[in-house]
Amino acid sequence: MAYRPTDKTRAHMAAQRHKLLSAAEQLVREQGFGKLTITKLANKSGLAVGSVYKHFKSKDDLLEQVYKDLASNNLTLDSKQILVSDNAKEQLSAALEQFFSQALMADKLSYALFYEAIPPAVETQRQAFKANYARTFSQIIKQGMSQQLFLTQEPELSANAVVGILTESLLIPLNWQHQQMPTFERIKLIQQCQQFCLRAISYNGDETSFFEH
Amino acid sequence: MAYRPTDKTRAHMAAQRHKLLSAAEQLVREQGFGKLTITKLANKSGLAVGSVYKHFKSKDDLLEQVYKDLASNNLTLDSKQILVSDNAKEQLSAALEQFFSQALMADKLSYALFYEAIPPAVETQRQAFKANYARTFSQIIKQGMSQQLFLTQEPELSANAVVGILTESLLIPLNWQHQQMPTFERIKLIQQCQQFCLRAISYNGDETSFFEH
DNA sequence: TATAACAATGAACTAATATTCACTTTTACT
DNA sequence: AGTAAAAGTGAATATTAGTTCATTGTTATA
Repeated sequence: MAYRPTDKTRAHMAAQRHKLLSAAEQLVREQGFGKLTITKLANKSGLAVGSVYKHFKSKDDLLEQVYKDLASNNLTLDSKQILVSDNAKEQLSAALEQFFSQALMADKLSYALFYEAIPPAVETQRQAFKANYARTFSQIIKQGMSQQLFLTQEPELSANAVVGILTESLLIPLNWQHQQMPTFERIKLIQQCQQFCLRAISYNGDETSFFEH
Repeated sequence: MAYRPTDKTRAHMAAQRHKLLSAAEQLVREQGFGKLTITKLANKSGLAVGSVYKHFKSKDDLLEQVYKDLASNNLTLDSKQILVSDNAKEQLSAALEQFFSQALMADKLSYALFYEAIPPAVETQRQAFKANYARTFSQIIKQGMSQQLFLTQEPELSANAVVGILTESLLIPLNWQHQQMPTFERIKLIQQCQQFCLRAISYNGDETSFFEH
């Protein structure tokens, strides 16, 4: 007998894998999924092309993992920040606020995660990513209904609708081509989104619109 | 002198081009944009590989044209069918009805036009396609506001939001994997979408939800 | 019918990358 | 040290289409 994997070697393997993932994430942030090649990844990570395949069985496998990591570390609603209030309306507003705040912080990345053309295997991750948002919204809506704050509605459909609204609205600031949307424009956009959603979901919708009339 | 293009030859060229486009559209309906290759297209159309390039300067150029044609011939709101009523609420309902009716009639095609990964050049067409829907909704919303039927709101944002709602809601029936969603489920989905949108956009939203309470 | 211009063809060419693999280096254990 | 097992390497391989182009076929005029 001779060689056996030990804690040290396993730690080393994990570190190598981490180098790859972290280099890949950087590349995706810079240029999106489409322009990531194994050669570029090898260069950036400092490992050899062949080594990539010691850690991932294919490029798609790697991209899947990269998508998951990027999504969960950068664009995921934090329920702690939502549950600061137990009023479902405020929870919904907080969730949207959080969404835009995260999404606009790294617009290249948001574009990649939400809109960029990706291989089918990764598309599955995108669906899970969106479904995750929908789950949060669905919970808030159910709570709001039980609090008599929200109208009787199908929570799943409304949750999906909110995801659709966000997905489509986010395109507006992201298309502010290579410039940043002015802060006051952003604030207006977020407020309008919140109002639109609240009108669709809650009793009285957004109250302020009644005073205006 | 010798050869000059005439009506006959021009008609022939047009016919050849039509063969290509129509074969391409069939392929996209069957397998989506991603699986269309020039060789398959040549086989299906009966022309030679090289001939494709007499009519389109590149594959992307062809796909762009195919996308445009498929979109405008299969998934475009017909304003005549919307303007049967001059009540903006009814117009909005009619538009959504029309959207789902068209989109569910050919689900593979809808999937390709709305969701499938496509080259950037074609993505531009998709944006125009969506913007076209948004334009229609925006008009309806403006009219509804001037009729005092709709709340004061930013028409462009609301229109985009509606597009997002439709885009995301359509995924539900399309994911009814290779089976058709039962008719009653479809009807419910469409109604719920309409109600959601009306609540967000109009005074009183969907009146029926008030009686329920 | 000769011919100039164009259309049609499809085998060959290209290009871009994912993946492999023979070889080297490192590790862990006797 | 000796060695078995695994990790690391990167040039070579494989694959997959998109695109080209030399050749052949067709059309319209003189």
